[in-house]
Amino acid sequence: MSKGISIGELAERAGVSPATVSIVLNNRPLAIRVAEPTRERIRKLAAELNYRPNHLARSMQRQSTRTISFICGELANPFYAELVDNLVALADERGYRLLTQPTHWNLDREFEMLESVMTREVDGIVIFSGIFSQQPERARRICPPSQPLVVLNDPEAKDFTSVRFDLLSGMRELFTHLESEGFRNVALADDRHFPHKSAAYLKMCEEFDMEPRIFDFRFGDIDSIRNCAAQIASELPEVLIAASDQVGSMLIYFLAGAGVRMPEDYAAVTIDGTRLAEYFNPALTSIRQDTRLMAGGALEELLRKLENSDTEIRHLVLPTSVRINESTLFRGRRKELNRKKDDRMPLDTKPLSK
Amino acid sequence: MSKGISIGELAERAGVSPATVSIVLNNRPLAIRVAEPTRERIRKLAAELNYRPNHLARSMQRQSTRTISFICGELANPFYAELVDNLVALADERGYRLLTQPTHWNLDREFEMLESVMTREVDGIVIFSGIFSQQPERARRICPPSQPLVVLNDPEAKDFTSVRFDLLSGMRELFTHLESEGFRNVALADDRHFPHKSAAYLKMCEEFDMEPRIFDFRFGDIDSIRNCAAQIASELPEVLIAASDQVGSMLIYFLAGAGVRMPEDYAAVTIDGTRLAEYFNPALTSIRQDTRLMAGGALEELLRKLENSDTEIRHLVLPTSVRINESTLFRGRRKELNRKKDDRMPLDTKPLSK
DNA sequence: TTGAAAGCGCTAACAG
DNA sequence: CTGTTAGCGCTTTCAA
Repeated sequence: MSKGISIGELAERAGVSPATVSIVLNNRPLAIRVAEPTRERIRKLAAELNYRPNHLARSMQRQSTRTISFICGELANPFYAELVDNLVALADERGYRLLTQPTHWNLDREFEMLESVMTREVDGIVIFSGIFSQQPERARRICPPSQPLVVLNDPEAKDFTSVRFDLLSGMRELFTHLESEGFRNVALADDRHFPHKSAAYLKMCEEFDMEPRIFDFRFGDIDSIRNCAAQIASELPEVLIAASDQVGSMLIYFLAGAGVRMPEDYAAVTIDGTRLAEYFNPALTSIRQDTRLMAGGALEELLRKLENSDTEIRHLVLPTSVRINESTLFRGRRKELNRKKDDRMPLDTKPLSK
Repeated sequence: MSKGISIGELAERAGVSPATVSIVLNNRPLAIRVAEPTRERIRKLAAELNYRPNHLARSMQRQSTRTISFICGELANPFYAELVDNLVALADERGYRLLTQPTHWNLDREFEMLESVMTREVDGIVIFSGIFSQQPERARRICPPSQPLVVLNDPEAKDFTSVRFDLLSGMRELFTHLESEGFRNVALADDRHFPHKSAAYLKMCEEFDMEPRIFDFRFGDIDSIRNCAAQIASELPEVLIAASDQVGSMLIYFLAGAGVRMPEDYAAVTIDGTRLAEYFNPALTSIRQDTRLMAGGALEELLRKLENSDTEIRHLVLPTSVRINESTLFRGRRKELNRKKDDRMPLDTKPLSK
């Protein structure tokens, strides 16, 4: 009992063969040809004995686990956490489970996780990583482009279907807003882990004829973020754009430690726009990268490969937009902002079906 | 190639039997008895053909998937996200993978996920849920106590090994701090989803001879949180303790909308003490529930069952403690707080091995 | 209306 | 030193 009962034992007790049990419990077309009393007896016995089909055996037979792997950096970053919640919800609707694999950006671990599709452990992979542009040959060797794989935010991975955000649109919208608020001195704090943030920023500086200033920090290194904050404090731009909600909140924290306060002394903007930004104090203006959109796009593409064995390689580009909040409004205008209820980010992602 | 190569095909090309290949590639003791040139030939061919053992077949044979399931509400709540990061890292050290299953607190879904251990999909389960105290009979039917299962934060689940936090210690420490700062009017905002938070609060109110006041909201219902904030604004306690970092940040947001500001108008404390609280503006005093401690305890207990088939039921109780931050310090003292670098929460959880 | 047999890919025990 | 065989639990095809 502790180890569960097999279909063979169940069949024996029901006085039929394993095949019959399988057909009945799975409601296969042939089930109609099994006598009603037999069906009833099997079902009743299965419930009584708490029979559960062995998922491994079943997956092996059908050559599919109906599981998708999601490989990303870490969940403590709310952007990834939100993305996972959405992927799980959407995958569930399509009958798939999600195996989430945080790697802490350890390259070896990212490659190791990539293997899971080759070992048939999962049917497909969604991966948020730069390994395809950083080490293309190793990636291709471990996992040929024919594999069902969708790469997020790495447009250099030309061999694989990818989904990414177009930061230019959001950045342009942001600059328009900032300019209308009278800001001209706009800086960016970026680790250049993904190059398109800096690129979009520089482009907009040019377009709006502003002087660019990028403060660098090393990704995942808290001391470098602290140093970055010190540098920012000494130059103090009017507006600081942070590469992510998470880094933004840290910079604001360290700047406060240096006696520089937000929004009194400078305005802050973050990229991502998760709840962290929305419910910050004061709420942060952000370039929103909609995780539901990204989850939907990634899953759609992956399932197209999986279920229609469609091998076409596509590159989806998702729009970004600005959410204006208190952090970039001048004091007088802050009180005016009376956001309507429906504009608020919902507390939950859409409830799961069932 | 696209579908991968099997051990049989590999064996055929190497001119040996599947068994020999298996023994060599897994470095089984018998491998020493296989001639060196044969071993070399097999290894070389395996690399060339990019052979990967089928994980399903292997798991089926060894009757173990070396995968653990973690069932929780949602990852967008940073407490759970942090917990997952820690569980993944620790499980990895022990050679296990983690299958994370957010349920959005949907009861049916929680039960459904519980089945995964019965289907042998995973070797064991760590679950953060109240179903064992809420619907004990259904839970027991679906998953008998003999199953390898660890329940988090549900001490009513007497039949199962559990791991929970002792909020009393942290709450007492908090009240001591608050009293020393001169606060006497301390309220709690709680959804009573887990009853021990209110219980600890009430106990301390009694011990410190303060008047208790609990503001209720409905879990996962943003409008009720908004209403709760309105109620808080009208009564405005000196100190507000929020049931979680996440709800705390939301209440602070809504209170700001009502013109009540933190820390000027009231002091805020949250329970959890994740990065969200640490890097809030201003940093929030919190009762820290250390997720690494919880992850370690849960995994330890689960692996004890799994690897030593030790069936003893234990109830682990973890201490909580207070992190004092700017949010509960009076203005004059705020500047004094010059936290030492090593006290800061690390940016990353411990890096993964490998 | 049901059962028998083969096979999914791998490993362990036993034979040669 | 290496091969054969059986079996993990399930599904499917074919035969009765």
